[in-house]
Amino acid sequence: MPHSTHVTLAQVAAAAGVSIATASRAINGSTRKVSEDIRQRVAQTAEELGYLPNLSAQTVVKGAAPVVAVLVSDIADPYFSSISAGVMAGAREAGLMVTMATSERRSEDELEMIRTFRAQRPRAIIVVGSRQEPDERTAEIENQLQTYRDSGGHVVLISQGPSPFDLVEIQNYDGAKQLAHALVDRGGRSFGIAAGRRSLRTNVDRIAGFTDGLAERGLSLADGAIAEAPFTRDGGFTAMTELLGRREELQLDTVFATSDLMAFGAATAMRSAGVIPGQDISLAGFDNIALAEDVTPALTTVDVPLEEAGYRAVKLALAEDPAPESLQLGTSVILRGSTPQR
Amino acid sequence: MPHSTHVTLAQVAAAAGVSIATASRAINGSTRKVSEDIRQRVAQTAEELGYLPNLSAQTVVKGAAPVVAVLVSDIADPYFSSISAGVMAGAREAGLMVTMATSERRSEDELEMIRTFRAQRPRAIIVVGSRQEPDERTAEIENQLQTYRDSGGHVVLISQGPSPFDLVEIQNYDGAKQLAHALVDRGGRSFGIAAGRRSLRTNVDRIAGFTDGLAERGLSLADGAIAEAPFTRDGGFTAMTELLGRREELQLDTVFATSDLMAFGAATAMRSAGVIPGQDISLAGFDNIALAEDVTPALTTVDVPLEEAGYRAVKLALAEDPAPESLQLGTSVILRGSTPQR
DNA sequence: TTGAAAGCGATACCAG
DNA sequence: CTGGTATCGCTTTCAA
Repeated sequence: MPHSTHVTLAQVAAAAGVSIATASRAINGSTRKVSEDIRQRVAQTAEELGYLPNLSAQTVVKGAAPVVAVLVSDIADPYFSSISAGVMAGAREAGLMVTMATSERRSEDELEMIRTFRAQRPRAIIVVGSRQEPDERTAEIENQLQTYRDSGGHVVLISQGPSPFDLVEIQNYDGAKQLAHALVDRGGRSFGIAAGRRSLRTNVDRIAGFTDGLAERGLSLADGAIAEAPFTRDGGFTAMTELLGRREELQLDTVFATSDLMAFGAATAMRSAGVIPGQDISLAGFDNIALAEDVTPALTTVDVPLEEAGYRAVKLALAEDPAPESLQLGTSVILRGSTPQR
Repeated sequence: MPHSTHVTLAQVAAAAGVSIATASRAINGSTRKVSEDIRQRVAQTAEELGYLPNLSAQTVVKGAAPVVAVLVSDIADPYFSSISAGVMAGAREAGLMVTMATSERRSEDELEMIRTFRAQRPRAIIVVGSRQEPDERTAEIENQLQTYRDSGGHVVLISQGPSPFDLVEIQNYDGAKQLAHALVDRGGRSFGIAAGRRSLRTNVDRIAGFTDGLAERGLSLADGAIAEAPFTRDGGFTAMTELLGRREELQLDTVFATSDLMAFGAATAMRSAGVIPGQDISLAGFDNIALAEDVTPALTTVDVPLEEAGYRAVKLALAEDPAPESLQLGTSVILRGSTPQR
């Protein structure tokens, strides 16, 4: 029978010779109890008929969907996909589904996606991504999230504080500062930064941490030592090319790219300019994505527990703690071949 | 007011002084028409009250959720995250949400996830991943998908044929064959393969294509020239290490890793054995993931239009074509520094 | 313990 | 064009 419709609870109940109410209780154990033999019989016929509960119907009456919604900028970016992996692991443990959307870093899309999320009545909404410069939409987004929470939902940001919501925060500032120390220890003296746009807080924090770290060692950045470009692999290429144009005046010996992805682009830019990364100019990144240790030279970077961030975000969301909690995730410097002792 | 509940259509209708039916028609334009002024008024009050339709309620009556469900093995793997990006783009265009689950390559999880998907009544289910050796569960999975389709859903596999469902197929065999030709043209004579497990069709096909490609050039693989290991970055390391142990007898000059990720692991294995990839032994991968051109030496590989695969899968799912369609996605060899002329 | 019936929020048919 | 109402599949009082 083509296009047969789904098996419903009513059909199961009928086939088992019980009421719909009983069937419901038997299949999704409620508070009420059902005699063991009836439970068995219902379960059996449900199995035989291939019954699957209609999640939407359950959601309508229960008021919330067994779902956690995640908003990321770009799922193809290893940074976000690692976090997502953690979210999925957390959701799995909690018996929840995951619905995912990408904003491509456009706040208008972000707003639209969050509305759509809300329409779904998920148990939690997790928003991943750097805090941006506030604009008209940012405020409206926060508004949406507020009313979502007021109606019983849980919001977790994987971002930077301060925030009115639960927060999983990466220690960008501290990590960058430690990195600066380590690079100075390796003999770096004249630094450059291939930075992602400072409209993203992530970059602001990483730059500040790095600069302050240098200052604590009595060093400072020369004018024009920060080249800003899009926070992508190609941006890294662009920024590095710009820095190389000022190579002489800057006397560049070490470059910090504000993400591993940018560092990869930067390394390629170096090579196409005949500069050997790690040898002529040291290079460090941030994030410690999976491939950082496979490139040549292996990339010095700051390890960020991305998957854990996603996992903890789910836990936080489901914690039922009234007051917004904030979680700091530590980072650690990983020294590799791209920053040899000099 | 804490835990206030959601605004419902009834409330909007009341506030706008119209019937629920009219409000419904005004907000989600149905076949019926609504006078422009009433439409305006309803839209306005909906806006003011912050009304958002309850997707689940709509789904219950409509019979299907505005959702496409995607099952991947591992979202942190760039192969799958690229495909996912394409799926999300396609879904976005079609105005659908995406729910995602990971199976971690365990067929028991896969089965469970597909059941959960079905409970959601999505418009389409997309399963991404290599065909595996059939086991008890594989059959049950196919069963679930069958009955899902019989009840009006759409199933698309991004995998290998033959398949009773819509299929987006990567030309693994052809791509590997072309790669073999190209590598022979570059002067390769004694080949090794760092292969992922042959329990996955992907690997079987890539190995076969490569071997046949060599044969067409009058070459063949020596005994023990295929090292099999898990289809991961670490597996590549393992397999390469094994091949290096037989380096002398094999007289290895070129190694084909059945994925870029494996190639990265293989390159690292080479280096830790003091062998320089691209110089001492040529190395090629498969997939052309984003970072393949950023490693040193840049990795020769076979380009697979991953994002397009995801995108096309959604299109296929929504095409409303009764007969299962099958789509071949072409691949192309990308020659880079890891396989210099020798 | 079990069943009848009242919703949950929204759509769509059928009158008016 | 608009409104009343049956209905979708399921949960949960309220009685029995």
